[in-house]
Amino acid sequence: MVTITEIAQALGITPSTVSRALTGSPRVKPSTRQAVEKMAAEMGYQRNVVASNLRRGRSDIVGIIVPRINRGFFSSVIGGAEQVLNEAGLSVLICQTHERYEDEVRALKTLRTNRVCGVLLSHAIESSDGSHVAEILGDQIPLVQFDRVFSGLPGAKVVNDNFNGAYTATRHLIDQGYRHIGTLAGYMSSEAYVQRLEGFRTALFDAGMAPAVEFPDTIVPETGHEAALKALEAGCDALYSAGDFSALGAIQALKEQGCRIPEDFGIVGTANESFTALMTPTLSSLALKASEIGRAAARAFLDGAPAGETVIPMELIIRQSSNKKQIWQK
Amino acid sequence: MVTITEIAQALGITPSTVSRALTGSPRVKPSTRQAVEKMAAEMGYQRNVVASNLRRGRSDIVGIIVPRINRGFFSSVIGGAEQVLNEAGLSVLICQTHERYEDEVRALKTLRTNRVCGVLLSHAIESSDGSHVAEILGDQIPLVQFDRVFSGLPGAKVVNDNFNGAYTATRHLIDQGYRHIGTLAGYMSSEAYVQRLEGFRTALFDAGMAPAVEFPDTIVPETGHEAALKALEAGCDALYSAGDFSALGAIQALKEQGCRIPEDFGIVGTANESFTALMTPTLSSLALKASEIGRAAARAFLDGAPAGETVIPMELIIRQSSNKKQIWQK
DNA sequence: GGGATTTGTGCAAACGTTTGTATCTTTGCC
DNA sequence: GGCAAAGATACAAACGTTTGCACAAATCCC
Repeated sequence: MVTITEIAQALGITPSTVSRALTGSPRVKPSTRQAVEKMAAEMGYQRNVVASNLRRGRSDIVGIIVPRINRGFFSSVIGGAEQVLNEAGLSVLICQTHERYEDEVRALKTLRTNRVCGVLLSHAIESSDGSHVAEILGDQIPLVQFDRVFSGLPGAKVVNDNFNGAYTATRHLIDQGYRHIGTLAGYMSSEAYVQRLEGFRTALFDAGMAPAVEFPDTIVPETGHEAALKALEAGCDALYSAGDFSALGAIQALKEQGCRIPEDFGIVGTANESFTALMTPTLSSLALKASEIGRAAARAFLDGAPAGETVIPMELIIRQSSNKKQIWQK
Repeated sequence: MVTITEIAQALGITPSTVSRALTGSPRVKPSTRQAVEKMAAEMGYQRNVVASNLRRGRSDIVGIIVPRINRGFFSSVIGGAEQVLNEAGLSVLICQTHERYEDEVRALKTLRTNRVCGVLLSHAIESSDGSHVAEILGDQIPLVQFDRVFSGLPGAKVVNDNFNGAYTATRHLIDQGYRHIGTLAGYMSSEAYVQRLEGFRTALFDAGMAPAVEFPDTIVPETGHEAALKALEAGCDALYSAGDFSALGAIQALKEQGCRIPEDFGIVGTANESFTALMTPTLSSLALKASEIGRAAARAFLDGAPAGETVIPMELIIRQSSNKKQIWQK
């Protein structure tokens, strides 16, 4: 591999000047800069960022930690962040925690030992507080949290407007004429889900109604399936689900019970996973602006991760599963 | 950040000994090794891998380049590879190409400048040959290709058994009693799709039949939809689709035309995307063993990326869309 | 034209680790 | 006890950049 020293020798100058020329320092004569650039191109020079990082004490890599990359939401967040960071000349190192605390600790350590210049984090369900994050990252490495955030940690946070989103979704169910509305509430260890639950409750309260049933820790199809059966027994005619997967399980259960959707029973999910548009019936869902969150998180990092929350609105996508009044034909 | 030099000072020894103690060199007395380990733990030492990488001339990061991480297949491959690589003490740097040649070049350059110790690649559709890969990586950085491979490049390759998979899927359609079988063939610039087409043709040939229709470059729902209409006109009663998304579009078109599936028309997709099990009718699909491919690719890298192809069998998942004979009730 | 300023380069030290060689200490053996 | 061999540690030079400081050359100003 060709080094700046070799370029310097070829031109009869010193490595310092070559370095300055290539990093765009103003302290170098335009003519020598050109000569250096020409020679570098000719010799096929590629900066050794490892050496550069060592000397500068930091790298151009931003670490992103997510529970899983195969969730539509997270892969879209990553896509959005990647776009903004790449434009800023930074690369992205992605780690998965598989929702496990252990893996999260390992990911944080990996990023620290690789001296990433920042970390974008959405924590694992298993992690109930952020002490390990602060402990491992110290205050050397700027942290931006997104979606699932620990309020106790410093740094920027980018979150969905879970409260208002869930409020809107629940309000939509009320407007459609459903009267006994329950919820599949997701993990209560995550603030996002707690906020959705609050939004759900408040929407009902504001309409002079009360929650029919609430199923915490319901997030996968299996638990959704089970909860839906109980909801039916309890006389529910609609569910706001804080996740799409649990809503999927619920719909399967309801169909098995001969329920007509949306005539007999309405349901709205959350996240707008790709399958929601492909199901029968298609599933109304409270969409997360995933790319937008990723971009906002990346920008927050580029701005130095100032403390404070950026709240990204959510968008209710109305499809068949809650469209009792046939807002749109077909 | 604490360094080995500081540990050395604290113990009254030299950095060399500390380094050797921590890297497990045999040339160090057990008692000093213990002392070093204890002191390192006390002082909260974390090896600076940047410095280490510079000195050793390589890093412990493996780059993985995929078209998109939000495809179930690729994220599962990454998961499998990650698992094996993490066990070997390596980290993973993930890049997306969004199927674009430009982004692939950029990703390769990023990985090279970061001096990754290896690259696992599934190339973008836009890349029609691998010359840029060879040019950028040189022969310094071992390359393992998976799924979509350039046969002209050196190094290990891990591929699906596309030929036999497509053969089996097509044979299944024949066995179900369909007689005018066509195919949605995917991008002909990718060997994987070419092989599936070969398998499709051969299965028909072996059964004394001929392809009813062939639609190359059909891969998204829209083109699948369009192709299905033409297939109907041409008198087709079944399609083997080299992708699930085009099959999805085809099914929508067929339903719109009042076709009963699987009674009037059979269809098998490829990739076993998550939505295939959620559609109505559920879509039979030729599953890719994604995690297995990831693990095999990682192992191939760890073995030094020896030239040669590892072929991973595919598995036909029979669901409603091709189940004319009701192989399984319900 | 001479001193003061600006501009462009060179020098050399750092960043933290690894590693070949040299040096010192211990052990073993007759 | 003395010598050789092995065992343990120290020394110092890398790895390729960046950067403060020094220095030389060019420019400026009166």
